[in-house]
Amino acid sequence: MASEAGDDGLDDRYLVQPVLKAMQVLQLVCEALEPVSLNQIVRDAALPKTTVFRYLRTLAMLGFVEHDPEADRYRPGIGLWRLSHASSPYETLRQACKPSMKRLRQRFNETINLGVLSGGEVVYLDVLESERSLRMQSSVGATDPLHCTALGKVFLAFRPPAQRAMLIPPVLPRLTRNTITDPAALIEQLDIIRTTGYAIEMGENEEGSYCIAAPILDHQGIAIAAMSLSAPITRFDEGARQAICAGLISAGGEISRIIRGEPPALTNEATRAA
Amino acid sequence: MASEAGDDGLDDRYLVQPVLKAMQVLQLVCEALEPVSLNQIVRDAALPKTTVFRYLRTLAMLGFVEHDPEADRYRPGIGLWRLSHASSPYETLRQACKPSMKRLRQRFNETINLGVLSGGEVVYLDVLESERSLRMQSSVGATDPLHCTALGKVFLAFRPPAQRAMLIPPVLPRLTRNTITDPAALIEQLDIIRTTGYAIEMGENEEGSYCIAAPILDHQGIAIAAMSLSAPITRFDEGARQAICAGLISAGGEISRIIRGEPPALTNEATRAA
DNA sequence: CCATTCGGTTCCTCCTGAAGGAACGTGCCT
DNA sequence: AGGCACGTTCCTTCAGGAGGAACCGAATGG
Repeated sequence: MASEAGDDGLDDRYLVQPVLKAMQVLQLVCEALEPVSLNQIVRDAALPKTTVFRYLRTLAMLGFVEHDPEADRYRPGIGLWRLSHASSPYETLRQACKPSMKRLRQRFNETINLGVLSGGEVVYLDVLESERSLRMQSSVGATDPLHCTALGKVFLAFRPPAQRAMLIPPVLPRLTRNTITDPAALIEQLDIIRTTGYAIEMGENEEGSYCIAAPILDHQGIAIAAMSLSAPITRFDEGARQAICAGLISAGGEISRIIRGEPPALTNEATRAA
Repeated sequence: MASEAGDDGLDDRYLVQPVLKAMQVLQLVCEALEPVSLNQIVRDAALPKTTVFRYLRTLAMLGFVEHDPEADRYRPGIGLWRLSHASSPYETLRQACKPSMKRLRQRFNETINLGVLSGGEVVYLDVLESERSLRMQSSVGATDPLHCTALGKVFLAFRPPAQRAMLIPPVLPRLTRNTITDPAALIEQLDIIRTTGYAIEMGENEEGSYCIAAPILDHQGIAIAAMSLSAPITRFDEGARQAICAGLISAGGEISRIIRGEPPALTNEATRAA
């Protein structure tokens, strides 16, 4: 297990350049809002034209990009989509959580998020937005730091101390006035979270918003995902908090059980309340 | 616009081997049902161990695979998932069609499919299975030929003749007794399909099943996607056919309008019937 | 307790084949 | 007509990808 610093091994020693560059090109094609031309990619990627040309051809043959012969534009192909759907645990998870998330949104009419931990960050797998005009919005695929989000705290809390330590950098960047920047204070909070079963964040990531999250646990009690509710801090209210926590925790528990292929659980919770 | 044969240019001249091989490795990781070890991939990919090792490291750095240090296993990472969700037209389309598809399934209690045309094949973007025990099932990401599926016929029918010609191979492989193997006969049928607005297939792809499909059209009247209903041929019934066709066509039209950002249309069709 | 094996990692050399400059053809705009 | 912009092709060079072989650590078994 190589590794050089405390983080996990990045080892630029064994990286294959062509693959790296080709993926950079693929990313540019995928992130563009509309089909792009060869030259646009050349500009953005800062790679020689010939090189980009070859990559695009290769990616096209693989079905990762599609080439529109009319306008000589490239756009994302189904190849990627198919790969990411082939046995992808993420799609499965998202599917599994959808019903609970819908129920939660309906019940509280606030934005419900589903996130996983990856690369030391929270990655949003799904977001169901509230229907109110003032609402929290983030987008699928976006990321946020661990230390200042409710989801992130859940991931840290429900994780073996060894791994947890690697995920908490010695200096926690301050995003708002409320951001916890002291690792010791954070770790202290994690113990509480593990006890109570939910995490809360009040304007620590973004001024004026709060977020409550509960874990989805695997059989070892490690959080493989988490669901959260986020809303403007002005709508925060102690009464609602109780209900929200209970709702998130029970939904999370429900899904945990499904994930582990366990008993479908008694049908007393996670009901289609209104 | 290179191209050599009548098909579209595959030009193995400009292909970058490392990218090809790395994607092969990625595919193996993604298609595996559970995390795989380095050696398993080496076996399956028939590539030298060192080479696979380097690719895995590179892919891991990009987040396309994830490396579990405990068991030294590789599994698909979120990188792929994120890319395929970044502005992917496919996810958007799938999202947009979901409600209509649900309504159709509920109304007819048969399997409803959503497909796009890609690489000269039908690719299934979504499948909602009927709840009956005897039902058609295919899976998201799978493919089928054009000439023997209702979806495929729709794609051919609603497409400029020039492109259509390129998509119909001179010899149509026979899959069942009913498969149309004469290109002329197929083309003849396409004219009817374009007139009536739906395509039907009776045991031409698989013995004992039928399928009815209607297009989702862009502003040029080209089918960018299509929805279909498939069921055992034993449940086919002329009365139902009428209703199914009408339902598919109106749902398709509805989505076409949404896609084009057009008026939300009068709310007389695609109602939540039961 | 040592021997053996197996999987992952590292090293090193060879030579492929990726890179990228430059030239070419084409269509569009001026 | 002339000139740009863009995609494609050609050709040369040498970086760096390939892969054999050796190394290491853990698990297995005698």
